[in-house]
Amino acid sequence: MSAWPVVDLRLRDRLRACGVMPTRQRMAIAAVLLPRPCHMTAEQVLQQAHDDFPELCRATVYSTLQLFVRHGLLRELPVDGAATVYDSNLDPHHHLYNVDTGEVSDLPTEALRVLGQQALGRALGESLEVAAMDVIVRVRQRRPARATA
Amino acid sequence: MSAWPVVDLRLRDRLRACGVMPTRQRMAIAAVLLPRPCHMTAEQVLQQAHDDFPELCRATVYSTLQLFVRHGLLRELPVDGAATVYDSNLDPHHHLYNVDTGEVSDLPTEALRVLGQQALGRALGESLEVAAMDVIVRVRQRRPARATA
DNA sequence: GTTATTGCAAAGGCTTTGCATTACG
DNA sequence: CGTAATGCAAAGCCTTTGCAATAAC
Repeated sequence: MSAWPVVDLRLRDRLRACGVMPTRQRMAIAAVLLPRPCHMTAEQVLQQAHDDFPELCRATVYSTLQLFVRHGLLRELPVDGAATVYDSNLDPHHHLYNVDTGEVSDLPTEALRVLGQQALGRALGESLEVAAMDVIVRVRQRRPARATA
Repeated sequence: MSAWPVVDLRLRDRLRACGVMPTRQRMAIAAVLLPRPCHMTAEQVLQQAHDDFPELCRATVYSTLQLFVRHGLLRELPVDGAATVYDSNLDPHHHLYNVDTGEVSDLPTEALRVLGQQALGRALGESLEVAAMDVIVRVRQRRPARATA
């Protein structure tokens, strides 16, 4: 019963502060994602969390990631591609998506300035509101010529 | 052999101009998507195209949509959600995504201005280039209070 | 003890693949 | 005729679901 992994108390408090009960599974997942800004799919989270928590189940990872998003601990990124990417960087920022490798990286807010958000919000009327705005710059390996498919 | 649907010659020429051989299946799909700006999933395209081409197969729709994207006839939208959304509006513009209904709508370029693209392109170096930039404003029904899950 | 969380395995949705068949140049 | 495109059905991947077992308060 004392074979508990060393846990980050600050992480535990952070989950509690967001209204998420810090179970062992959730702590293991939080320990993978939350300590530093990163972008990961559910599968990647599962693999890394497995090191500290071998019994951790895939379905638990999926539902926990959704829980974290609902409670403001993570962001879901609409990069296209099969798997959903979760972002632990909660500061406002944009994204670079490498279409060749699938790699996602952060772009500081200052790199791109988006004008007109406030006017847009007002233009939506009283029934709609802006939930989020995503700016994704898709980049690819520069290629001299293009092959036909 | 003469039971051919009436086809838009301009559409046929447009496919040819893009290097896409205008087969009957492709014409049926093009007729659904290309005449006017719209956002559709593969399944929606299949259903509509079925009216003019009942034998049209699902797999053909999927591969044709990809073909159209590769040849610049369609854009793929990274709205998150199960199904890929294709956009037949090729002019530069942004998108509004209603997270409650899944509905996608166009936002004129002027509605939001993104500054810094050129500098960003230069900052990528010589190995990478910008393939596309997507700005997606996620909107939702305005709700007075928020439920906890 | 009662409620919330987890594991497991099965099902679900969207998309791709392989191969035989058909249409096209 | 040879190449490209299509249909069909099966498999693939990512994700969700239902329910019994477990853990938390």
